[in-house]
Amino acid sequence: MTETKTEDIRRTARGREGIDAFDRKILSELSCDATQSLAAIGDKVGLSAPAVHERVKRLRASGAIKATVAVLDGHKIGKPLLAFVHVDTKGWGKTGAMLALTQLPEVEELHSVTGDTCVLLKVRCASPEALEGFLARVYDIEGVQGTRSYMVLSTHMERTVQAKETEDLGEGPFIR
Amino acid sequence: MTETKTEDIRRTARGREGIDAFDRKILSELSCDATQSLAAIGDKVGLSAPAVHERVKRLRASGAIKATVAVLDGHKIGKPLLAFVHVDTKGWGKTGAMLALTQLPEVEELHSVTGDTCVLLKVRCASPEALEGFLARVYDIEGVQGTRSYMVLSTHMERTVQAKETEDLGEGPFIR
DNA sequence: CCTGAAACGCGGAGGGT
DNA sequence: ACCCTCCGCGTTTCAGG
Repeated sequence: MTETKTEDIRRTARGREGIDAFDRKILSELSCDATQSLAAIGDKVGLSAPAVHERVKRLRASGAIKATVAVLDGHKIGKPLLAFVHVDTKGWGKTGAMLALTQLPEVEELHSVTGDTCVLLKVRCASPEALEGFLARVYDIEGVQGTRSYMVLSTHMERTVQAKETEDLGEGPFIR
Repeated sequence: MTETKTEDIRRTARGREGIDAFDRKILSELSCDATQSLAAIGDKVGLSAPAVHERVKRLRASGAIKATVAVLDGHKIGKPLLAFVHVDTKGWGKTGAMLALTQLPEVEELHSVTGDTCVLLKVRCASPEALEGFLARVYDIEGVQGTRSYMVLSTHMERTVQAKETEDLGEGPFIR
């Protein structure tokens, strides 16, 4: 039985503004299903409902929980087409001009990245025509040299940030 | 004033298993903040709390709302490093062997895509060492020919599917 | 951090337009 | 068919220990 006892977790230190094992389990639960009651979470992690509530409140205040949102189905709401778009720009600092794309509801992510491209976009829209229209807008931006689009054929997994982490992948940045 | 009257929205037809303007506004609110009460949403969209509840229930049952989850902050929970990894495989149908990666909490997305690569991964982890360890696991998979990693320098926007859509991008698949 | 009590919001039943 | 008003019950939330 790999059951985790309350005492075991309680002993794990929680540094300044840190996250202990209780918090991590709570975050793990909430990131999967935020509709369950605090009492249900309390049962799973070994705490009372008010104790869980206190921690959730602190996790919200500290920003560890950025928001709690409804996850929608792209197909069901008329956006069956998902694509990742790499944008190359000429010169430096052209990313600022691209922030306007943020206003479009089709854009879900916008990152500056290393590698053979400058900006990486995640775009979800209604049709190939809509994607074409979107790319036209991208090319209207000053300094845009070209784009490469990766249309997704099938999504095998899609979720948000997970609280758990794999230990043997490599040590964290604070250990050496 | 561009206020939307109840009567205007009520007239918009809702086809079989369809989504009308009320639903879209409700989804829009819930995808931004699912903690607000049904009454608050009702005020914003011009409906009573039970009416909103009825619609939310149907939207959940139909799958338009897949889940409601807490969105965590990667930095605050010890995963400051985000990367997109393109994986090239030799032959066809090697994607199945990659589904095992789904088990790792560092993997947030796994898509099959068109373009000059086969599989696109979104990976969030603790450190460059952890990313290296992850890539080692990818290369252990049968049929993997190579990878290209795009480490994100800064995330300018990151959100989930939005209910709204831009009309003049291009017509949807049902209009022609 | 846990136990008890109050306020709030959810979720259902019934009736109206 | 859809929405609104009313009400019971579970949950959140705050007090005290």
